[in-house]
Amino acid sequence: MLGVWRLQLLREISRRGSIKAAAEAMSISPSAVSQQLSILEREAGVQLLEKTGRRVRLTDAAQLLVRHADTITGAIAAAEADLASMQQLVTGTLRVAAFPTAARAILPDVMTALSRQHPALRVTLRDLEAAESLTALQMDEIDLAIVDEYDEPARVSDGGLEFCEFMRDPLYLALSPEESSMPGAAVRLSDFRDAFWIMDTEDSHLGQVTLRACRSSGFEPHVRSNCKDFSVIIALVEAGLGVGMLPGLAIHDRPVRASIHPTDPPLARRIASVIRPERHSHPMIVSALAELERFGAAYAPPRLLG
Amino acid sequence: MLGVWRLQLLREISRRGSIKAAAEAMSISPSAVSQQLSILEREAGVQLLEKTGRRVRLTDAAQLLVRHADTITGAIAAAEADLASMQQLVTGTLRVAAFPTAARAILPDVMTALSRQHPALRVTLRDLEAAESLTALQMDEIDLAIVDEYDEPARVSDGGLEFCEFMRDPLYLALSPEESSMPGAAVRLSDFRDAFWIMDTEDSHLGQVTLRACRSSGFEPHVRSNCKDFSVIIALVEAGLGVGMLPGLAIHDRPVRASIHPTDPPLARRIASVIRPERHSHPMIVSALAELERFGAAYAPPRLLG
DNA sequence: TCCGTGAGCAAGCTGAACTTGATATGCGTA
DNA sequence: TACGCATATCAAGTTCAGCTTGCTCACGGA
Repeated sequence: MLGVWRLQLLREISRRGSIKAAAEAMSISPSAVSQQLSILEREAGVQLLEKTGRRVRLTDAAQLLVRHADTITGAIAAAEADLASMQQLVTGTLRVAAFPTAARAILPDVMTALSRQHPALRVTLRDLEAAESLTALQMDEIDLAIVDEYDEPARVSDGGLEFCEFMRDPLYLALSPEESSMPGAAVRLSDFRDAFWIMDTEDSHLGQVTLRACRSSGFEPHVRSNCKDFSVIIALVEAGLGVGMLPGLAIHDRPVRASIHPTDPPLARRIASVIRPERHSHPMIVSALAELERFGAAYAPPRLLG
Repeated sequence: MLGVWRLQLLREISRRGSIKAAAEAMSISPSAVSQQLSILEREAGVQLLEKTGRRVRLTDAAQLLVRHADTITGAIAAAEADLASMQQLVTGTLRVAAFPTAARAILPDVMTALSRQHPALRVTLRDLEAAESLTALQMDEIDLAIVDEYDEPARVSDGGLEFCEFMRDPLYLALSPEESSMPGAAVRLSDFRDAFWIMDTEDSHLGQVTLRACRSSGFEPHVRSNCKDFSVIIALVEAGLGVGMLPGLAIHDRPVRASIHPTDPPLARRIASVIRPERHSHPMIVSALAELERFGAAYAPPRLLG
């Protein structure tokens, strides 16, 4: 019978693209992987790897096997999740990745709540941009990804992953304190057609959305600077150098001197949790998602300082 | 991670009901099974077996695991089948069980054809009644079952098995040569309301069907004897001791002195192949089923000797 | 041409999983 | 009640799958 361990090694080679990388991922020596794969070739009766340069490529048969290996591994994971959910045991290590703002504004709360409720649970956090965390999830390097989405309606499932939007984060226009007449009042973007704009980087989602919103309000913004870090944007706005869009989480629980205004029409980004579907009922995942939901429900738009 | 081998041992205990039986099925010592299961309990973190008398019973958690083990094993088998079908290799051992008449009348042809086409294929045959061969199939003791069905329309799937009717076998009324006026002509059962009947055993399907057919023709047959073996029935009929129903296969390619008549309305049993669905595309299975279909298509009603 | 990098082979080591033989316990029976 | 049989389990020893280490080979970039 086909060895499951060998199949998983093949799977890892397919994911990472080389024997060496697969070996590192499984924390064994490259030689061991190579040996296991030649055994797997004997078991399967087909050639699975072919050399291409100094690396290896998967044959068609191997890719077929990888798909099967995925379902087999998924089935085993499902069994484990079922088992854990049956005994209601929240144990183990939950590996979370979140985009930087969430990592700062959401996760501290959630992580402390989780470890208070479940002392046996270890939570680790990495900050990754949405796209990165999705690939990390598929690589099985993390268990839970927190991603932000600006554009289309929430995907229920993408690349075999399970999305769940647990909060919306409004986007605000930040003005310098002097510039603001009615602190906290909603403003039209078109009123700022002549202002200088402090933008997120152009390749970022927020930058794109801002640009698009301005254009659909009928003007092309005068961009004074593109900065990746929200705190830089805040500083520039506070210094009176221009106006800028900021997501609520960026100013959540952090007093700013800038004047914060909702837009009319309102803009928001969606914030979602992403998991592997076979872990859906794992108690570790269940309680983490519940805690995120709780955070999302309790999340009030930031205090609007004048 | 849960060990797949251990899960399969648990599965086998669930099927066979005791550690000893599971050990025999996997051809290892009972002690090894016991040890593996205590390891599996550690891995799962739950008690899986509880002693009941001198045997063991599966806990709820264990039964949950067995279901998962089934899907995992199925996935592995599917991978192997896919692999084999990809390389079009008809190799290995095909374990067939068939009911006795089929084992005599169908399988010799089919087996010789198969081993002529695929010299690397080994075919083993057991004769089992339909019900027995289905449980054997579920126990994974055989790969292919040939069953006969008298009553309801062909089941597409039952107990997770895949049925495929590949031929119908007409039922004939056998008369003593003297008794017959028009050899080979269809007869009405009601014309034999006063005859003595040589029946299959009452608990057999054929016996049931015969009895029912007589009753729906409006009479209760005078049963002279109940015999399990068709050749005994033939002998009794030829001796002029009564009339009897016989399936076509029982007299196929074997000249009988008895006079054989189709019935009006015609009666028939259905003959089906049964496999495990995950093996559906295994080339061994594919070619065996094809060969059965071929036999079914070529199967002519037996020569009707006057 | 040289050097770094990745795959694969050979030899030896470790531990998982098996066997054998002994022990405990439930069940039927003399 | 005592005995024998059947089943599970424990303890100790054995085997071999799968790992590591150290080497070789082949490719590709400086």
